[in-house]
Amino acid sequence: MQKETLSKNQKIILDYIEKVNEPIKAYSILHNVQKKGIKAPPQVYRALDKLVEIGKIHKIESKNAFVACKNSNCQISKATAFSICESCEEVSEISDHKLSKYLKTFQEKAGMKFNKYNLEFFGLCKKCSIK
Amino acid sequence: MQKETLSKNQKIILDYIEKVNEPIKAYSILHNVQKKGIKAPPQVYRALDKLVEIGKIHKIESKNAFVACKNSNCQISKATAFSICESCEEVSEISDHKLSKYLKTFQEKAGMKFNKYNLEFFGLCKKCSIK
DNA sequence: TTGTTAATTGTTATAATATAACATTAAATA
DNA sequence: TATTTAATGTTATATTATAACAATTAACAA
Repeated sequence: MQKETLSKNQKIILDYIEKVNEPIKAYSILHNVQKKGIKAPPQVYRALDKLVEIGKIHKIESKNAFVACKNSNCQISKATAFSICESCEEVSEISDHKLSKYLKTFQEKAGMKFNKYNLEFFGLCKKCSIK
Repeated sequence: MQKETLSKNQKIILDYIEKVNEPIKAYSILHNVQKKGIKAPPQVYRALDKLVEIGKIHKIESKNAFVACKNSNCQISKATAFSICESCEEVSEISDHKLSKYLKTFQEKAGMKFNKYNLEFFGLCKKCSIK
């Protein structure tokens, strides 16, 4: 799904998330797109749901925040991994090929039919480690 | 930390979570322990925070639910992995040694000092696959 | 082009999840 | 036993998310 096929509100919200370039919360998004005519939470959550569904953004579950996908720009994201600094709150998307390959293998061994996973690492980023 | 060293409310809430044996939400816990004298959300959330901290329970982030730890009974849990059935909502804790070893190695390679991770797989469990 | 269906939007209200703040009590320990 | 740390009780409120329904727009088959 290309950006051009997104609806008006979806585009407004994706543009904003891409612009801020860090995880952002739904009500913060709402606050920041009100000048564009988006007035109520359901308008934001609907767009977020859709954008997550098509892989344009991810939800950082441990933070109830949303961030633009950095990996591929037009592919449903079934495999997400993030590192989260517990000090400065910085979040980066991890796209380690070996990791996703390993997790895929793991899925195949298990008794379940998996179709998605999310991995969140917590710790101290480089900058905060040396403080 | 042993169960005996838990406070009154912590014990009540851990007992309840262990009894139900599936992920349960904070307000559902509250509802079910009111007969034991726990009356308000902060009492529940405080106990939950502590129990998570000492590894007696885990939070399933994608569901805002809490579940008793199945792995070791008295150890801080820094490495959690769950499989979640998208149909029947069943959640199981995964304790695959190779997986945790792999993720540990992965941590060491990365630029961050990790101290915790949480992995959530989504899919269909055996029962729901054959329906 | 029109009629029909599906998707999206706008809107109000409210549900569900979680914490702030502060007074009180109990437990641990110097 | 004095002190301080942890836990509790309580009220209020903040934060996150969805229900419900009417109105509008887009997609597309007849």
